[in-house]
Amino acid sequence: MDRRLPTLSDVARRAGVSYATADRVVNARTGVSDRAAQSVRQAIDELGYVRNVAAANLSQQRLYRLAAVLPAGSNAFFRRMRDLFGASAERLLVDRIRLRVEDVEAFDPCALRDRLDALGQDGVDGIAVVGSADPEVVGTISALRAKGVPVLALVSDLPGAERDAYVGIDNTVVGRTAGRLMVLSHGGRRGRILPVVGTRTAPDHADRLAGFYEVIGGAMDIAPVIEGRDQHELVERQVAAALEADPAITGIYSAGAGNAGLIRVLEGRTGAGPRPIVILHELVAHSRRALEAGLIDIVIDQRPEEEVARVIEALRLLADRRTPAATDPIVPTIYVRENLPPDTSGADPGEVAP
Amino acid sequence: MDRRLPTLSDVARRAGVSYATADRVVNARTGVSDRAAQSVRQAIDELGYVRNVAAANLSQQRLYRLAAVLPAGSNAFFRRMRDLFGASAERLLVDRIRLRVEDVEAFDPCALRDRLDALGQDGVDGIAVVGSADPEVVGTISALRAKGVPVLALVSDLPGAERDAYVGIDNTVVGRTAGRLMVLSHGGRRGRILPVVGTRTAPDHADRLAGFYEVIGGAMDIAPVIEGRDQHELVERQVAAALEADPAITGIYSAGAGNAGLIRVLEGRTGAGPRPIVILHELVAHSRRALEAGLIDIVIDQRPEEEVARVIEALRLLADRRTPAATDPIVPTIYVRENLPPDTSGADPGEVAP
DNA sequence: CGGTTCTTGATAGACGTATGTCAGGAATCG
DNA sequence: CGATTCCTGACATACGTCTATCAAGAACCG
Repeated sequence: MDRRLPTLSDVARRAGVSYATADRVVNARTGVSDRAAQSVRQAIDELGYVRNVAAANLSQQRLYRLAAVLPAGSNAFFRRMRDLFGASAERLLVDRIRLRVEDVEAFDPCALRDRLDALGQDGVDGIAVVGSADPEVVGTISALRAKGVPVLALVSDLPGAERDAYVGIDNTVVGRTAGRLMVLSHGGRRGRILPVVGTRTAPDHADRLAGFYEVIGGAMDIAPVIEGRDQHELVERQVAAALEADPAITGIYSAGAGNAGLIRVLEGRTGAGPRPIVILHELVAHSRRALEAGLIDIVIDQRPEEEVARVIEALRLLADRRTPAATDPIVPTIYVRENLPPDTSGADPGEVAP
Repeated sequence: MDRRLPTLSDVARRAGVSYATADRVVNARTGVSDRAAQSVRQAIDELGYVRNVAAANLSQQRLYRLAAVLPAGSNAFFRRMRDLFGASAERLLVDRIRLRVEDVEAFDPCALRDRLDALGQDGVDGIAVVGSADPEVVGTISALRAKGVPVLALVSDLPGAERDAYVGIDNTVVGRTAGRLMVLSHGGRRGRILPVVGTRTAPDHADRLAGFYEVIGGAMDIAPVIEGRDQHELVERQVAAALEADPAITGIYSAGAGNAGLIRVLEGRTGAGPRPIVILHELVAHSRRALEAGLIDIVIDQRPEEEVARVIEALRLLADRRTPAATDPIVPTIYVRENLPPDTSGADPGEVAP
């Protein structure tokens, strides 16, 4: 088993041309006759030549300057994602990838716009940002892309074709999956479901709910939707009231955040007869604990580890003006208490009650 | 934002020593005073120096020669895995990784031993192999590792500490997960479950079954276990007979392969009253079709894509005498009909009926 | 035919690291 | 004090690719 791979010099020798000519062919430079180009290409095939990217990057002093912009705040899911990005950043330096992770006040389009502008000024080779439909943001992103900076939508997609790639889950699929699991968990019986979302106008929550309804269709009754604004106190109060008022509820589907509040309600009701089937999103400290404690049944997780890995992969490819390979959406993972991964979260307290 | 990262020369300059001395420190060579070593290390910290692996590999003409040995035969899961390895091999060449994928007759320890020996002779930097407890195989693997060739267990673990790493799922966890989903799907009602395995003596099937029992515990009755030897005809005949003889069966858990036979039985029974809840393993062509057709409910998949990626990552690290980073087991994915990934299998016919 | 354009080869320096050799100086030992 | 060992610096070469420059020859045009 030979110890070395063919180099471009080998190719040139085999093609009967000089290194310079072979180089002109592989780097698509002008000034090569068809005949010469042809024989170089043939030699490449015959030898199975593959460019040594390490050498190429070395000679060009390539340094990938990437940035990820995440919404700041207490949301446990984004905190987790931030940690994952941070942990990646170190390891990436080995591969000449410098990743900056930046926080921007959530729901503040102007702050986000300013931050993106600053990144554009600073010189970056690619940006990942959580999608938002605000015109300020969309406009800035268009401008960045026009300047040649690739922009990737993360977790939540950007409207239209205003991004080079999207890394995240398909929220309609996620909602459908939740619906199927809810139907399965009712063992063929009719039930009454309480849906909980952040706001019905948020596109991701709306998609999840739509997918959910699609599947539970005629098989379930649906209680009035609770809008908890992703705030645990609000969720807690409203869910408690709803369960009080409507004892026929057999299932809860929470499509948004603020689930620490939901879990507190469930904690308070242990012993009060059979509890409803509960399905919610994102494996974070509090949802994990609730699953382990048997307070809830299923957590659908969008696998931020995989998302982070894909983001970096895609940004690097985009920075090289290549097209990202894997463009199909992330397949979310379904957790029950038995298949929880080993706990690596450390001391993340989750969404803390005030 | 500066365009370049500090080099070892920068470190040497800052530490007030020569490049040679700095090099002696980072490459742990002898002949450096503590004082000098200390100041180099400090300069490294201050500058945030990270060795340029591309340049290092280039200077050493590093070529990773890896091999994966898979059981040949008609098993759809391993066919899928083989394809995934093959597809990776091409892309890996770019990173100076040459991956050979080899088939060896399944259940033939001598053939496997010979193949492993040959690979050892041929000179490889790392081998991934599907674990087996046969003494011939275990002995050869010990010998390889003694020679300094890292060996990684794939899908099925190796006994004792006879491998450098294991990439695969925890089968007990998988069985427990199946149990939980079976209980959930019965909506709190008692049921009667038909378990199907290849053989009860295969460690992975035994683990799955044990985990399954652990969770369904007292909540379910259990029909006599069917041993289908992973052959679809055998499975088909026995499952058909069992369902005929025992109309009270409300769930089927198939822990092994040969599920094309199981699916054919279910196809034949459409319309014959409510069908049992069916949970089985590995998303391949036939299980996918059955899920889409509503013949089965849940497929638990061990994510061979992720396994392949992890194998390569781990082998590379082992070849560099580094310790693999992610050693926690693969988290299997749970599929229902609603969250199936886009079909990329091409024309794989699955386990074809004779 | 003279001039222009196109094609090709030769060559050299750079990227950052690994690895070697050699020589000079300091410290240590007998 | 002389001999030995230890530490250090100075160079040199190689890895494969990119990029640039220069010159020579071929092919073409008017």
